[in-house]
Amino acid sequence: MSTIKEVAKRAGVSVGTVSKVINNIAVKPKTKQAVELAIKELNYEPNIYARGLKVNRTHTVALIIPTVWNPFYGELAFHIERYLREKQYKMILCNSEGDYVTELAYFTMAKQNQVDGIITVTYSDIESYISNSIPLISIDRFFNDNIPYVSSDNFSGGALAAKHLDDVGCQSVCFIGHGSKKDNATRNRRKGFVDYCERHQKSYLIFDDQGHHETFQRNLELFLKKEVIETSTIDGIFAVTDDYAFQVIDYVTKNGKRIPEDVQIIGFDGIKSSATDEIKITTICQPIEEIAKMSVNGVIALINKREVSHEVLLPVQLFQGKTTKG
Amino acid sequence: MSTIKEVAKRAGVSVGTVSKVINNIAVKPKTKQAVELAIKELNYEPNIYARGLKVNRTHTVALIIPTVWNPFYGELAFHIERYLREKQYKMILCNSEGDYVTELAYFTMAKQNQVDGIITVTYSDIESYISNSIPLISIDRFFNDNIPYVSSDNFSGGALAAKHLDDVGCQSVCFIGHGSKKDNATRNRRKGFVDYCERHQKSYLIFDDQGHHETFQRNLELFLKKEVIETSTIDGIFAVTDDYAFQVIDYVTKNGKRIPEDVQIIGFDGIKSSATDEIKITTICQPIEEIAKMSVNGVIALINKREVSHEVLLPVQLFQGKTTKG
DNA sequence: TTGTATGCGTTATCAC
DNA sequence: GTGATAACGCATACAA
Repeated sequence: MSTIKEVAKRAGVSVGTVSKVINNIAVKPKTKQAVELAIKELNYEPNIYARGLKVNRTHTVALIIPTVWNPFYGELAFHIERYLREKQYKMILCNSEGDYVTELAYFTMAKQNQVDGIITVTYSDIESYISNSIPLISIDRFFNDNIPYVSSDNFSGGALAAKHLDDVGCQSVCFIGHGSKKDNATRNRRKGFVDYCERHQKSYLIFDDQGHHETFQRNLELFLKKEVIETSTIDGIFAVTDDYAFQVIDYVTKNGKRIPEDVQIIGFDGIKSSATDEIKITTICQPIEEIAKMSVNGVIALINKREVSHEVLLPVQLFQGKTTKG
Repeated sequence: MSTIKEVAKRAGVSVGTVSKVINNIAVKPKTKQAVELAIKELNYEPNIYARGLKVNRTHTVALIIPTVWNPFYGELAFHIERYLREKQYKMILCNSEGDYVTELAYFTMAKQNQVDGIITVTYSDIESYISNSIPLISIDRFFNDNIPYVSSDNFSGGALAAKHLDDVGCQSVCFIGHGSKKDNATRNRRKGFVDYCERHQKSYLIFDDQGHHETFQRNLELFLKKEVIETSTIDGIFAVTDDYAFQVIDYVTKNGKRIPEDVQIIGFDGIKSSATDEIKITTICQPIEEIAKMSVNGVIALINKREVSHEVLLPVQLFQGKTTKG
């Protein structure tokens, strides 16, 4: 590994001049040529640490998500990395797996100047650990007025889902969620759904179980059995995410119900398992790429001490699939 | 941000002593206490650049994959990140999107000491750009004897797929692949498949179109139409990845064929779109987590100048789903 | 326009 | 066991 000194010696100039060439500061064309030649000959690469020690920038952003092994976060991570790369930033990926100790480790990293900023989707209460000196963008979750966040318009999305079920003729609808005490995305979807139903005097049910995986699963099936399979009380279902929609579809079709003839289902997210995949159900699509873009723009703005709007709410869109009578 | 100097002053010791405490080098218990107190009081975090400048280690590994937005690579990335984190390494993620310029940028990064090592799944010819001074592990692809690689036993997997189709009673089978000139994973699956068929005198067909997305798609459908829909020449299909298996399933069911009654299908990979998802078809499962583990172990061994076996071949397993008569 | 010198925060090598 | 100090490679202010 050659250093700037060696380059300087070979080019017959001083280290200062070499540094100037590297950083694109005006230099006589001839010297510039000589330096560039020497750089090439020596296969020189600036040492990132030495530079970082001076300028305190890594051009690296950390993305903290529950897990990248999931169509939604996978797509999000994909787009965020792409936008960051476009802006010459690298992305460190952290799968927090919902563990807030892991998340904290990354905030510490940020303090060590290992990363210039953080983009995070978190459901834990990290508020007290966030020094506001760290450029941080939150996705889908409101913390406080100091932390900018970008999110889909979940409230409108929930309302839109309710409206769609209404439009396609459902008489009695229900919301299916996995419970959350935080004021986060899914909460707002529920709120929007309820809001529409009350405004339009639709009768609705809420299933929002907070149990862990197995408990939730069991309770959900009991609920569906009672309200859909045995009594047909419900003919329209809004699942708070596509994942849950798939679960519901699985269960009710296995139990003899036809979709959309007997019961219509709409999800939320618009997930595709890869870029070439297709959306499989009627759903409310989140503008994932746009979320990625705004998050990246936001964190870079913060890094550069520019003003950032505290809240970015992105519009969602109905995708008409075959799980409702469109 | 406080520095080691400030800590030293507050603790009434020298910077050298503080450094010792930080790096767990023997120090009198009393001084250690004093230093630790000062560290806490000042909320001190070592600056990673300064340290890096000295020791030339980032504890960061780059993972280069085509795209994380895909169940297979998503799962792989998830596990790799987890194992790296376990070993106190951070992971920089790069979605190369098959673009080799992007890949090269990351090799340059490695040269700049930005990352200690690289784990890569690549289908481009990066050989000439790889200085063997960079700790590098290749997944699924053999380059040369200097670059260690870890991979599923794709050859055996291909043979196993053929054997399974044979076992469940298929008379005439076919391989469906997306062509590849490189000696990579899918190639070996094909070889294993062919090998079994020839050894056992099974009649087989090969569809291994190299066209781009749309061309491939069109040709595949023409092939299926001719061999499966119209003539029923083929009653057993081995798709080189689960993705293609899904495409095949989609097309043939839409055209009136029943699976597995009319035609049996086996895929390769064993993908699940998330940790809680289930495998949907009969397939040859790759030990993705094991691949991740071995890659991480490998790259860390290389970083520490330890010996690494040049080839790690991991066993695959048949998963019996509903797309073959198991 | 170019060269010189200083310092970034840490680790490591010496003395003590 | 501890303290002083050189060195890591670079950017930059300032001098020339």
